[in-house]
Parts: sequence; structure tokens; C-alpha cells
Amino acid sequence: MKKDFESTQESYAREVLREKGLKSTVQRLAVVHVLHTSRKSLSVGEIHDEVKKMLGTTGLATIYRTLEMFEDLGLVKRLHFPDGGHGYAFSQGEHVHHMVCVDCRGVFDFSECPVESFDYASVEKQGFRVKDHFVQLFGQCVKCAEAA
Amino acid sequence: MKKDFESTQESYAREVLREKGLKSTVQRLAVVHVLHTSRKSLSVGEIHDEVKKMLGTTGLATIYRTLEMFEDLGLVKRLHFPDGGHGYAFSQGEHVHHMVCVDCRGVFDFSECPVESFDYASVEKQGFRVKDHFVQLFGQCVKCAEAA
DNA sequence: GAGCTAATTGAAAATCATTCTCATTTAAAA
DNA sequence: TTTTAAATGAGAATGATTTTCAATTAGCTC
Repeated sequence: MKKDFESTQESYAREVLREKGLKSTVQRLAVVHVLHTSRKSLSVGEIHDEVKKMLGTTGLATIYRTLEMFEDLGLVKRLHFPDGGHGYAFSQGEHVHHMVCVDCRGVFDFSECPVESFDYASVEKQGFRVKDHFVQLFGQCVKCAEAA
Repeated sequence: MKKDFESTQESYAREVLREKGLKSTVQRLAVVHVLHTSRKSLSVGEIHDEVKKMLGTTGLATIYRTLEMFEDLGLVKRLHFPDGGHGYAFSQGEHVHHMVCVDCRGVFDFSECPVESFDYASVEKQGFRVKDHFVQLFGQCVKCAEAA
């Protein structure tokens, strides 16, 4: 199934999927659409609800399967919240980090990586070889600050 | 219940609990002991098992309740793993970050904070007010590197 | 040390999240 | 089109976490 018009995000996802020999199903593209359209990170349940609105019936297992796969492909980022919950945000492959508003769970990207410019030497002297990192900022977005 | 000898970590936990008017139960101190003694982060189930070894019977719910409370008190840190799982590590209140070995789940602290020295200005220009951050490094520890 | 009381625990049930199974459907290649 | 492997849906199964409530206990006070 191919739409006449689709967002660059959907085209990008389609491309990544094809490269890996995976199918571009309506369900998968709907997940991309929902995540990309939303300006906030969404829980699995919220994504499921949105996809159902678009496609009618859609299995929850499909959402789980899609998200896991997208995370492996680097198409989505899993974010962690202070309350222990987590959500997903679209991520077009590039190295970006996220700021999360603790009030509305809105997600704001930033590409300047705090860890990139960090001097690993002090840390690696213990013999630990750093291969990846997870950075996430918490705070309040403009809207929520104004509303408060 | 008060032991004649206890680690500084246990004394510290006892102190923090008293300040908040909370009780220092054997179960809570056992969780501190287990986490502090372990050089790796532990899952809820692992903590439960270790505490049971120390005390005989102990309810799983108590472990959950204790960990949640300890996290609020800043006594433990919840760590996230790439595979979606998570674990807990002892944390004596100070601002430290953790490196996690993806092979053995060993935890190594470092106090030089990458975000501290990071220039927030570029990020906050979007109006986002940063209040907290979560940083975690992934990699391989010496032992696992040698074993490989 | 004994008694008191609110906080805490244990065990099981309840709830919530995630994964699995398998019959049916579908994307994409021929 | 036809074919075929990949993907989906529905529900069952599993696993993780929370709740409930009666019984226990830490930390007072005397």
C-alpha cells in the first residue's frame, strides 16, 4: 500500500524498512505518522489508540512488535520518565537527545551532545570502554511554565 | 533492630530514614546491604532473592515498596538497559552517574558530570527550563573485555 | 524492659504490561 | 495475476507490579 502523498518521515521509514527487507505495512507507517505528528512522547497505549483512530482495528501486539523493531532500526527512541514510566518518540536516525517536559511529556530535541564534548579519559581510566550513552533532560517547557 | 556493626551505607540509610520519620526495618537495611555489597546493578527479583537469603522469608511487595521509597529518598538509582530492562544501584545521595557494562551489568560510578559542564544556553533558547537530567554510559568493563 | 501505636510487612489477589501462538491476511517480487 | 514469506489480529499466556488487609514490629514513652 502506497499513499500518493506522504511525509518525509514516512518515506524515510519506508526506505529503512526496504533496505532491511522488511515490509512497509499500513500499521507500521501509521506508527511513524502518529509519532512524528505528535509533539510529545507517547506511551504504547496512546500509540495504539491513535493508530486505531487511523486504521480502525489494529492489534496491540502489532504496536509492540513495531516499536521494538523501530527501536532496533533507530527510527524511534525510548524515553524514561522519573515516575518509572516510559514513552516513545520519533527519531530520524541522527544523533539527537531529548528534553522532556515533566508536565506535558512534550519532547524537544537538541543535537549538541553533552557527552560528545565530555572528556572520557577521567572515566575510562578505570578501564571501562564507553560505547554508547543515554542522555535525557527533564524540565518544563514554555507552555507549561506559562500555565503554572 | 540495631546491629552492633554496620556499614557506613547502612548507617547513612538509617539516618535518612529517621530524618523522614520512617522506620529502619531489617528488610530495608537488608536491601541497602545487598545493593551496596553488589558491584553490579540488580533487578527487583535478584534483590528479592538476596534479601531472602539474608532474612529467610521476605515478601516481594516489600522489595518493591522499599525500592520505590529509596528512589524518592535518593538512596538508590534506577538504571535502564538497552534491552528495555532495568536495575537498581545504591547511591549515597551524591550527584554521581553510572557506567553500565552491557555484558555483566556491572556498575561503575563517575562523578564528573557531562551535563554540568554543558552549555545549557543553546538548549534553553527554545524556552525549555532544564531541571534535572539522566545520564548513563554503556560499554564494557575491563573484566568483560579481557574475557572476550 | 513492658506497653502503646502508627508504620510496616507478608501473602494472595488483582491489575496492568508484554509476549506468544497460530490461523488469516497482505506486501512485494515474479 | 500468482506466489510466498512476512506480518497481522485476537486472545491466551506469561510476567511484572500494585493493592488489600490482617498480623507484626520499630521506636517511642514510662
